[in-house]
Amino acid sequence: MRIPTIKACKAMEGLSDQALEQVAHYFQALAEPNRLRILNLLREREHNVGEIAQLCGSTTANISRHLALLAKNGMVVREGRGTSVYYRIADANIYALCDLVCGSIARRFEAQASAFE
Amino acid sequence: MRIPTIKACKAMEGLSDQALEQVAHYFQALAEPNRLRILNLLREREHNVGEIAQLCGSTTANISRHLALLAKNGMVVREGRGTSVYYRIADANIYALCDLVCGSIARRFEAQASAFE
DNA sequence: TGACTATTTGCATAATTACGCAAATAATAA
DNA sequence: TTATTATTTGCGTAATTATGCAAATAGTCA
Repeated sequence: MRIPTIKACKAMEGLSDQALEQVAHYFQALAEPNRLRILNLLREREHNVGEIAQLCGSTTANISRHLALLAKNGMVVREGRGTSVYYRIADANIYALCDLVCGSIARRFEAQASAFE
Repeated sequence: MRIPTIKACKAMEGLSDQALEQVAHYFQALAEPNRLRILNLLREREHNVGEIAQLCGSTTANISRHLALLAKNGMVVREGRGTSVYYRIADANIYALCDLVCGSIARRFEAQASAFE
């Protein structure tokens, strides 16, 4: 069993402009609160568009667009069943990403807080 | 020695709207090719604004703004020395993030490529 | 077939953002 | 002090994007 994070180390060095844009687009897909909410909802199980819209407090049209963008980046998978369309996580690595960010932000908060102690 | 990614697991669940926006802003800071280039340049050692601008093939004004945004998100640290301002990486975790993304994208490329074999 | 529901898409709008250019600021040296 | 260099910032512009609304599409059932 290989550890992916070690294998991927320094993977970003020497990337072409095109590859760099790909990475930027990937991050862009995660740079929106509603999309992060969607990914959080899909953590436990799949949901259809209407469910997600209701849980996010947004319209189905909006959520549909956000889901399309997430799917375009390979983060979620689309599957129509009956008249509904269900989405589920395609790459669990996303949560590792998000949690790394949460960790960084938490450390910043702690550092700022300790500055006032 | 502890493995940070395990400790941070599921850290994003149940975040407030405000925290979710913080995370979104963090990703937003990484969602720009020039800023990714800057972070790549700072991988090895610190640089001043003029150096970075030249290496990125951009103007100092532009790079200065990008650096300010990166600093605002705690990704780089600013230090004036002489008439120059040097920036260096503040949080090496960024590279883990970027490399995770590169790994995900690489896997997608491989999957797409194998579909045509 | 038509009726019904769920999802997607076209269009307009408001907000954000990257960039170029020029002016302002900061730090040093003469 | 003035001059010089490096960086930052104000302003305008073009491009991108999130959203609302309405229309179009897809799937199921009678």
